[in-house]
Order: sequence, then structure tokens, then C-alpha cells
Amino acid sequence: MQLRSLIKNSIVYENLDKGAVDRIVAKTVLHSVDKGHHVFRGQEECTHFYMVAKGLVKVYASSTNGTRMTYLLAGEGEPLNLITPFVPKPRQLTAEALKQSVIAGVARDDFLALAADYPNLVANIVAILGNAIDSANSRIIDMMEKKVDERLFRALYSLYHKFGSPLNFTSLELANLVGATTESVIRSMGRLKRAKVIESTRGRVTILDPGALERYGIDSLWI
Amino acid sequence: MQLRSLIKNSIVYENLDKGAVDRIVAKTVLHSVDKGHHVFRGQEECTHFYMVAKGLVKVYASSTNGTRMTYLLAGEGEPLNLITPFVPKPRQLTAEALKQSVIAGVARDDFLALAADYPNLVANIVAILGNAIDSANSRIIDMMEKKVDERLFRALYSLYHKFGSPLNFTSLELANLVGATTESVIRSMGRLKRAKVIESTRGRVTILDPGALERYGIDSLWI
DNA sequence: ATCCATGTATGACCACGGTCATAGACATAA
DNA sequence: TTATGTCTATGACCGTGGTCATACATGGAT
Repeated sequence: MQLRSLIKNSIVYENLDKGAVDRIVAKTVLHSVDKGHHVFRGQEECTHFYMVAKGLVKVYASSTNGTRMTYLLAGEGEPLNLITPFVPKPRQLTAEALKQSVIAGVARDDFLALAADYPNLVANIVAILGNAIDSANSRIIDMMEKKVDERLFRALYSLYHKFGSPLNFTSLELANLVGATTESVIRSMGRLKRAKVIESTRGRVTILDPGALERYGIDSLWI
Repeated sequence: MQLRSLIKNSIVYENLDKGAVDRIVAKTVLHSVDKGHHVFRGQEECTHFYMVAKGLVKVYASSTNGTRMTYLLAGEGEPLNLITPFVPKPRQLTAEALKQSVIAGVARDDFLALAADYPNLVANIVAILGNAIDSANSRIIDMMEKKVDERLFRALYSLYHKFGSPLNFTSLELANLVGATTESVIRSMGRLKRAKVIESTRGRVTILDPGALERYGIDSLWI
């Protein structure tokens, strides 16, 4: 059964023994979410821990002004809400499927019981949260001292490494990742196109010269 | 002994039974750090988990350009490096005492053993990390859509609630908290002074009208 | 085939805030 | 005392990028 191997290879559940994996499999419930639909949305109570079993899900916050910031693009085996099981207070984040996706859920109490029993699981969780904090902090500095161009280059570079060449993102989605407006992203991408680094059609960006992006995307840990 | 009550009241070790507290006390080593000196600095290996026992410590990152961003002002009972014990990879953060301080350290292995034995400790850690992530994410959005004025007001408001009225911070330190230049902070504070919301002397800010700040500092979770 | 929503593209405008320069106030050391 | 370094203060300048407007391309729905 592929759920088993998904779990064993996921960053949340890696390094666990067979007994642990058995318990997790037994407690996991799958459900499918259509493109554009939500796995959870802000202000809801947290009842489950969710992981992406198949597809792609973005997690974003939207502020009162309508600004949206995408924090996370979770692919297979990546968690959507590691914190809420431990801290049930709602946190204004929304998870939306970017493709037809399958979500693996574990009820909150079950997940807490697992964490209490398996220190390795806890280590994984803290490591993932640690990376999230590093990533967020690095983004704060980027917002201070990097121009939109550089932020976009880093984002494209990271996305390229995570998803490979034809990137299926619109300028708006990139803008939400980068922390800029759609117009700025389009202008910036225009420069990259003229420099033959990328080419793009509606909703799709092709990376022609990854090396050129890399020159900016150094030390990128992100998304 | 006051170490015991410090530990019981700290956010890291709260909700632990007597046996746990005994073990923690036994494993804790205190050392003192003078104002302006470092508890740890970037690129070092992590050997201990640190908590502030007395005083005030700031944790900041400095980028290649020299930009500094203060992420954390840790007072008594607050942790400095919750992540590194679990993820020993160095993370370019520096912790510097703002006053003469006393630091409570627990060796990495001891701390991991404690975490493995006490699920409540893990819950506390994840909760703290969760708040850090929320805080960082909220700052990212602030950097996007809030002007320096508003960011400063929020920061002053948060500091006021954490430390009370005479705030001993220079404009540079506030700038590092807010993500702006010293000049911008001084100009912004000038406006607040003319509006009789604050007054200030060298290295010290007195809040005259907290309510005025509060109007901006709503939903502030921070620092 | 037409229609409409969404995405791309580009121009004009201008304000926020970073950078640089300068000057005075204050505090600590010689 | 003077001297030196830090902190506060303010002015001038101007680039980045957000906002608004407009136009066109594209693709899916009917």
C-alpha cells in the first residue's frame, strides 16, 4: 500500500520504527480536495493534523487590506499545520489546493499521543518548525534589504529546485510568494525574459538559464 | 532557591511535575554575561539550550550588508535557542546581553533526554515555536503593507506592555526591531513627541499616552 | 461562434523611506 | 577641563515600487 511508503518517506514521519508507522497508518484518514478548494481556513478550530498525500497545497494568510502572503507550498509528504495540534488557538491561515489533491489527516488527540510516544517524531517536528522560523526570518530581512527583483529571482530559483522547469504559477501567485504586486512581478519577469533567462506563457514560467537565477538565489532556503 | 521557582514559572518548563523540575534544576548551569557581551554568536555549534535567568538578552541576525534585524528580546524565563538543541546546524543568530544578565544553560543531550521523557515540555516548546512563527509571519506582512510609522507604533506598544513605561532603547535598537533606518525612526518618533504621545531622552523613551499607541498596535503579537 | 473572466503588459504618477551630509547634545574617559 | 564617541535631529535628494488606468491576449463556458 502506498500510504505506508508515503508516511515512511515524509519529513514528518521519517526515522520512525515499524510499530510507529503501523500506528500512524491505522490512524490516518485520506480525503480528496479539488483544485481551488480549501483544506482548512482561518479562524476554524483545529481538529486534525494534515499532510499532503498527493497534489499541491498552498498555505497563506490574508490581512484585512486584502494583502495575501503565501507562506508554504506543500507537496507530497509535507505538513500543512504542524502547530495547531499542539496549540489549538486558531491562526488565520488558509490552506488551498493548487491541484486536485489528496490529504492525509490524523485526529488531533491521536497525533498528540503519537508525539508523546515517539521522541523521533518530536525531533522531526521541531526541525521542520525550525526551518520554518529560519525561512520566515530570512524573508523578513529580504523584505528590508532586497529589491523585488532579487526576491523574485530567489523565489523562482527555489521553485525551480522544488518543482523543476515548467513552473505553473501566475504572476499573482508569484507576487504573493515574493511580497510584491502583480505589476512589479510582471515588470521584473519582463527583464528576465529579455535577458533570455526565462520565458513564459499564461500561468506558466519556463526556466531557460537556471545558472543566471542561481547567481542571485544563493543561500536560498525558502518556501 | 530561586532557580527552582524561575524554572517552574518559565514558559519553557511550565506545567511539569515536581520530578521533572528536580531533574531540570540538577542539569542547569548558571553563568553570567556582561552587558554588550554575547551568549552565543552565529556559525557556532550548539552545545546548550539557554534560557535567561536574569536580565535581558536580544537575539538578532545580521546580513552581509550589515543590516541587523532583532528577532527576540528575551527577559527572565524566556528561551534563547529552542531549535538548535534539536537541529544542531548553525543558524547565524547572535544573542547579546542588553544588561548584565544571568543565563541558565542545559547541555544539549540532557535537554533532549528531558524532552523525550516529558510530553508537556514538548508541548511547551512547540507552542513557543508556533508563536515565533506567527510573529515572524505577521512581521513579513507588516513589512509589505505597513509604513514605518505603524510598525514603530506597534513595536513601542508591545515593548510598553512587556517592559512598562521608561523604555531603555536607542533609536538604533528600535530601528533594528522595526526594520527601518535610525533616521526614519527618529523622524517618526519626532511626530509622536509633537503629538505628546511619548517623550524621550538619550536612550530612553517614556510613553505618555499608551492609548494612542494602542489604536495602532491592535492585534499585536510580537517580540 | 461569441462572451467573459483571468492573466499579461505597459505607461504615468508620486510618496515613502533609504542614503548622505551636517550639526548639536550628551556621556564617559583622559 | 578637554576630548571622543554615541545618540538625536533635520535637511536635501531621488529611486523603488505601489497605485491607477488602459489595452490586449488567452482560455473556458455557453
